[in-house]
Amino acid sequence: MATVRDVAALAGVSISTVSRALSAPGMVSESTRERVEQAAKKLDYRPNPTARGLRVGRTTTLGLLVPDLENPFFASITKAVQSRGRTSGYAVLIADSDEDASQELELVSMLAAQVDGLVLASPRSSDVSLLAAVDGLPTVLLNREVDGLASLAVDNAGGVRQSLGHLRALGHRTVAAVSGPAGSWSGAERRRGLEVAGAELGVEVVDVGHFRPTFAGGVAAADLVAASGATAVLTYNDLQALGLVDRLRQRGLEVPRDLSVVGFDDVSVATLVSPALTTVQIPLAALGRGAVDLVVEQLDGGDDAPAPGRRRAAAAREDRELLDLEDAAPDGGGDRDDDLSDLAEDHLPQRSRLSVELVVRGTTSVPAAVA
Amino acid sequence: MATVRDVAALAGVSISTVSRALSAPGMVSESTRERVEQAAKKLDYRPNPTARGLRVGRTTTLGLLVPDLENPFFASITKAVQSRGRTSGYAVLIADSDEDASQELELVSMLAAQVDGLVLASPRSSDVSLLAAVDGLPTVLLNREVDGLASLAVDNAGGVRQSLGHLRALGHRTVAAVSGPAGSWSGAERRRGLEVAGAELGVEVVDVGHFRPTFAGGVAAADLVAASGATAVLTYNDLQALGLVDRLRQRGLEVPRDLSVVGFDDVSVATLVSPALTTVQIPLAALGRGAVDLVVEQLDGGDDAPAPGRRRAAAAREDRELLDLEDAAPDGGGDRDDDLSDLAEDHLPQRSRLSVELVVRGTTSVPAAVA
DNA sequence: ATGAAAGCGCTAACAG
DNA sequence: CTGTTAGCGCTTTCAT
Repeated sequence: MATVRDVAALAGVSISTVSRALSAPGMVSESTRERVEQAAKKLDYRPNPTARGLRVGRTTTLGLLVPDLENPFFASITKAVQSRGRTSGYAVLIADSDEDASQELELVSMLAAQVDGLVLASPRSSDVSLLAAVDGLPTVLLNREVDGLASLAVDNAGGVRQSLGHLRALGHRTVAAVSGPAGSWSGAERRRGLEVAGAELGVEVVDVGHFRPTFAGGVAAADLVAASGATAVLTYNDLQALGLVDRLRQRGLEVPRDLSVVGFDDVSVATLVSPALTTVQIPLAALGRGAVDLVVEQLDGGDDAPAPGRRRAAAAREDRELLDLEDAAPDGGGDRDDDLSDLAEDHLPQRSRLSVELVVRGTTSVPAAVA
Repeated sequence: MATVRDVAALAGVSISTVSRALSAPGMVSESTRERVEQAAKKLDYRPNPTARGLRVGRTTTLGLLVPDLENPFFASITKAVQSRGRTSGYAVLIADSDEDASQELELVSMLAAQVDGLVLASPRSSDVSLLAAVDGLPTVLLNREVDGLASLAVDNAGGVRQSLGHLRALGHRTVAAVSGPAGSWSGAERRRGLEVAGAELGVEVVDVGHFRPTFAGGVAAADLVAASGATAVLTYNDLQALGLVDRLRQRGLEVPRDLSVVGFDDVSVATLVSPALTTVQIPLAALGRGAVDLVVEQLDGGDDAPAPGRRRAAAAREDRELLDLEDAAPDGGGDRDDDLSDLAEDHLPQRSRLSVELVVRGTTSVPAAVA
């Protein structure tokens, strides 16, 4: 690869002029800008991002952590994050934790070292572990809220409320609920939402327990649901709903004739099966885009301070020095200009919610007893 | 973040000793190694990958390009690549081209600047564009072969042969084939394989044209298939098969009663529908893993030369100098040691094939005319 | 076994 | 407007 030097030599200017001509075209004369550009093109020069990153303290890379890429929910989010990241000038590194909380933390730590910002989709780790792992890096949580971190979640309570309302309107009085993974934040939100909505609407909801957020999880839950006496069921996500329907069918129970089922997420497969799944639609692309925007906002918002990376480094070092009261002699670092007062964040990390919408398709109907 | 300097100061050694203690534990005394390690742990020191990357000429990052992350085929591959990459010590950057060839090339160029190696899944661009875009970077093609590039593909001909054999055994004499995107390499392979297998087995295959490799593509193809007079159909992939079945059903045609259909890929949704899809199973995880292994092999194979990145840079510069015959004065670069003779690759890039296996499920049966 | 110093490619002061 | 210089954090000669 050609370097600034090669271009400088060919254009007959200094390396700094090359750098300027390419990244701050307004700071050089028209004529030199053109000469530099031509030289650059001729040599097919591409600034080395690693070198730039080292110098500037920015990698222009975002990290994305997901629990399972094969889950279409996260595949869609990944796609959206990558797409939005690119238009915002960021490459994206992915990490798949395989639904494993301990791997998750390790992955976050690895990512943290080489990215400017983090998007953590449905992380399973504890609040404190998470906070520690991201280590002050601009971060956005998806489907999870943690004090001190920005987040973007969906209106889980609203989603289950709509589902329950729909079922109630059809005539269902007792509905089963299959929960997701035990540690799931949105699962907890949904359970809470279900309780109040159930009370309000006068429908009895019976929780059949925790199951993996997969097709297999739904299969596993099916028999419990069938035995619950409910005439309808709410699943943690669409994949579970699919598994549930499948197992029910094997047992000779027809959906929605014998049991109504409503999923959550509206991943694309929800419409690929028949009957198509009644489910709560989450704006997947908006979720992914929003996450990137929130990270970028933090990145740019911190721009009155130096570059974020260096900012953090300087602040951290200062903290240590303050604490230890050793190493009092200035060690030649010229970056002492940062002001401790701006350590106090005056705007809290943002928490946003996206609204969701029940979409009624083929898996819900009037209960047999009523019809 | 703490730096080598901080650690060195705390451990009372020089920065080079810190570097050694951490990356070449055998080169320092036991006692200092321990002191350094403790200091590092206390400061939570993590070597800055960017700085290391700049110095060493390796980013320990791989780039992965896919046409569509929402296609479960590529989601699975992505998952496998990420997983294997991690165990091999590489982070992975993803890029989704949205099935767009021009975006694809741009993405490859962007990736190329910041990774050590590339995995390109089912790229759509022309051979020469691809060759130019990867620019000598260790690369592995998935489901595509290009002279001069390593690749890992599946036995497409074998797959369609098995499918056709199965159908023939059931009694089908004329089967429709729906093709994938016009530029698809594996599509072309399958068509060729279909021709010879059709001739051999004595079944007439009628190509109904090119369709997108999606559910919608299958829907679009359905009517043509129905009108083709065929009693069975081979689709380009499972998503198409699903769309096809769905549209057929809407028209009152039942699968497999009225028409047998066999897909390709065996993505997980193939089993989530009913009837479950008869399809050609591709070992997705092995594909992803294999791709990473092939890249890593190239990376390590080139290790008798300096680091690959620097190697390329040096060689390229040398080439230019040789060509231009200018800039004759040594410019202070000490890295003139590389030998032009080793530019001649003596082992060709590897081409591998993974075998596939037809898995018969619910969408194929004896044709109505026979039964 | 350890330290001093050079330098990867780039950008950002700081002079002119 | 342009050139010179310093240095991001790290690894790696080259001395000792």
